[in-house]
This record gives sequence, C-alpha cells and structure tokens, in this order.
Amino acid sequence: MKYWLFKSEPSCFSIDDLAKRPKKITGWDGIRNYQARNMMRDEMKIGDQGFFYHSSCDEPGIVGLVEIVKTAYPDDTQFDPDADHFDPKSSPENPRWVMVDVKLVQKFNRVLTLSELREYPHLSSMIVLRKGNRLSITPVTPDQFKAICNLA
DNA sequence: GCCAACGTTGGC
DNA sequence: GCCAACGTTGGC
Repeated sequence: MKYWLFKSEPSCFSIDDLAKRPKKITGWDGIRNYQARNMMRDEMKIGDQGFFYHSSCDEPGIVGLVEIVKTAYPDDTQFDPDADHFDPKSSPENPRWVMVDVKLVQKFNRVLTLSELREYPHLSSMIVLRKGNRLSITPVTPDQFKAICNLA
C-alpha cells in the first residue's frame, strides 16, 4: 500500500465538490504531466490512500483524505476538442493520458496549512513542501502519512 | 501581480 | 542531443 498527495485548485475542484459527487467518487482527470501520469499508471493501486490538497487559494494545505477505488484508465477529456485539457496529439487508439478514480474517505475538521506543515522538521522532506514544487501528484512516505493523520 | 522553478517545445 | 525560449504552476 502506497500513499499519495493530490493537488487541486479549489476554485476548479474542491474537497466539497468531491463530497457532493455520487458515492463521493471522482475521476482524477486533467493530469498532463508525465511524472504524475506515470505514478498513476504504474504505481497506484486500489486501496492506496492520498491526501487532498488545495493549491492556489487563500489557505493552501491538506484538507482531507481519499482512497483509490479504480486503477488507471484513459482520461476522456484528452479526446474532447472543447475540453480544457484536450490533447490533439493523443488518440483513443493510443491514449497518452490516464486517470484514476478516488473516493472521499474523510474531510478533515480543519485545514492543515502549508505554513503549519513547514513547522514540523520530520515533514520537511515532503515533496509538496519543497520550494518550486509543481508536481500535482506526489508520493508520501508511510511516516509522513501517519504524522499528518495525527495532526488532523 | 510578481517571480522562482521547472517542464516542454522546437530550431539547430 | 543541446539549449534557449516559452508557458505554467503556485506561494507569497
């Protein structure tokens, strides 16, 4: 079992939006970065858990917990010319981008803000805390995962 | 709105 | 295959 962190801009898709979805499940579409895609495609398994992270907003930070309920499959939005994430170089015969399905496990009672997370030396190796980090999906170690769950 | 970081593109 | 230019991300 592995642990992850999923970034999303709440103005685009927030944890409350996820809570309103049928069965609290959504396809994590729109990922157009090869590193992130490879992690979804090659490493994510059903039952893996991940943090839901709000980025580019008033209070960036971890807001809840999700679980992977479906492994990687083609992301439909890449074939749709009207979609934001349309990729003209991709085709249904040879899809370039994939998504996984995640289910909301729990919305935390409070936001674990970036500034709070930075206060803990044992979390300083988290990729999401690194300066200049732009990866929208990052791996989390079991120790980091436990420590953060204990803060929530 | 600024700007650092960094992924991608494309000319050579 | 190199690398400059460009675009995007995302905290502040």
